[in-house]
Amino acid sequence: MALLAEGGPEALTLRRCAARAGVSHAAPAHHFDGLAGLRQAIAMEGFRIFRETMEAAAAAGPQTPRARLRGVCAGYLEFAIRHPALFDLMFGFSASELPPPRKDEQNSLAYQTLRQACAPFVGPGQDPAAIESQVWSLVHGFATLYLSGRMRFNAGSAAPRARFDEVMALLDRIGTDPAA
Amino acid sequence: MALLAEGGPEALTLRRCAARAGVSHAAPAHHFDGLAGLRQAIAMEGFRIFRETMEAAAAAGPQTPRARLRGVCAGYLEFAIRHPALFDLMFGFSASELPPPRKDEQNSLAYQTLRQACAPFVGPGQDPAAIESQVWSLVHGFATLYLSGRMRFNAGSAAPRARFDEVMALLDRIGTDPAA
DNA sequence: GGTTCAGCTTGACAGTGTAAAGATCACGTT
DNA sequence: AACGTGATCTTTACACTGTCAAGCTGAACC
Repeated sequence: MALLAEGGPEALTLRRCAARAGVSHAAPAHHFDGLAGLRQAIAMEGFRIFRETMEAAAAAGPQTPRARLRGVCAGYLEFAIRHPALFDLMFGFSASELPPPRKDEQNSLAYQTLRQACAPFVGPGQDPAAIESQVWSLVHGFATLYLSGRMRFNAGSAAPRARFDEVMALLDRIGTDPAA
Repeated sequence: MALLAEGGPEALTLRRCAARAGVSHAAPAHHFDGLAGLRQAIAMEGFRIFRETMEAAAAAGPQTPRARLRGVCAGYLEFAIRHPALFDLMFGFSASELPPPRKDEQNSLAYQTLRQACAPFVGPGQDPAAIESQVWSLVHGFATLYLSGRMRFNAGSAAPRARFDEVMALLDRIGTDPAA
């Protein structure tokens, strides 16, 4: 993860990893069952931190459903900005090389955080995945585009927070209002 | 681009590219000034097709502002599904290796399409980038997450269209209603 | 005391991007 | 007409990568 943070996705190498750990060049490959396994293990740890960041951001504000949802989204963006290479790695697993989606993995746990934040807005008889997809698409799209340096404003390096709040305002009318 | 479509991002190699073209292994490197240049050139051509796909989808429906915006978004997703590896390549350029954003490049032209579709919803004195960011984040997030196989429904390989329409319904209340 | 096995090392191999040097050839200039 | 020039390509070489096979520990276990 240090290699990833220092030199971007290209810097994460089995051999460099071995050198930093002070072992032979083939040791990491044996441990993690190849480069794919190493990246998968790193992604899993990343999802743990990801979840912590979102939970912390949600706990920081008032505990109304809307504020919690806003907090989770803020934590989502905060993690992406703090660990850009790790974020790319975590969501860079293409559909081909998807790990077996076991229920208790960090991947699913991070999604649980988003799911719980969305739950108050799900109407009776409504599919929770509908609102979750709306929220997830919006926040993930913003984070991805911001990270890739494509949004106009980050030429001036101005705070992304204002634009982020504007975009997230789309969620103000979400679902049936849960009295908050 | 054929290599990309056949074998994913990993299959795009200077040497394989040279072999398919029937030239020596170093010829493509000279032409495109290294692997980064080749990928950049491919991305530019990708953005051209990207724009065409969006324009065609917008032209297919009725010509009201709302229908055109919906069409552009549908074209956005259609392109991502049809050329997943190319789509990843185009948006995979990290903030570090961003090409010089000249105004007349295909990259900007593709954004112009989205901008024009959003224009009718921008209120007087309002920053167009605000609504553009909302639309872009939403559709890009959905496309990215769908491509990575992370959305629940694509386990059943059901049509993503229904879920996509649900997500895009967030845009129904966008901006000041332009009499359509 | 013998076996097993995980952790690691060593050595090798194919594949990759990149750089330097030279070959060929069309083209323009004097 | 002769010369230079530059683009296009080839050849050769090098460093780096992931992966595999073989072998070496050393502790645990029956």
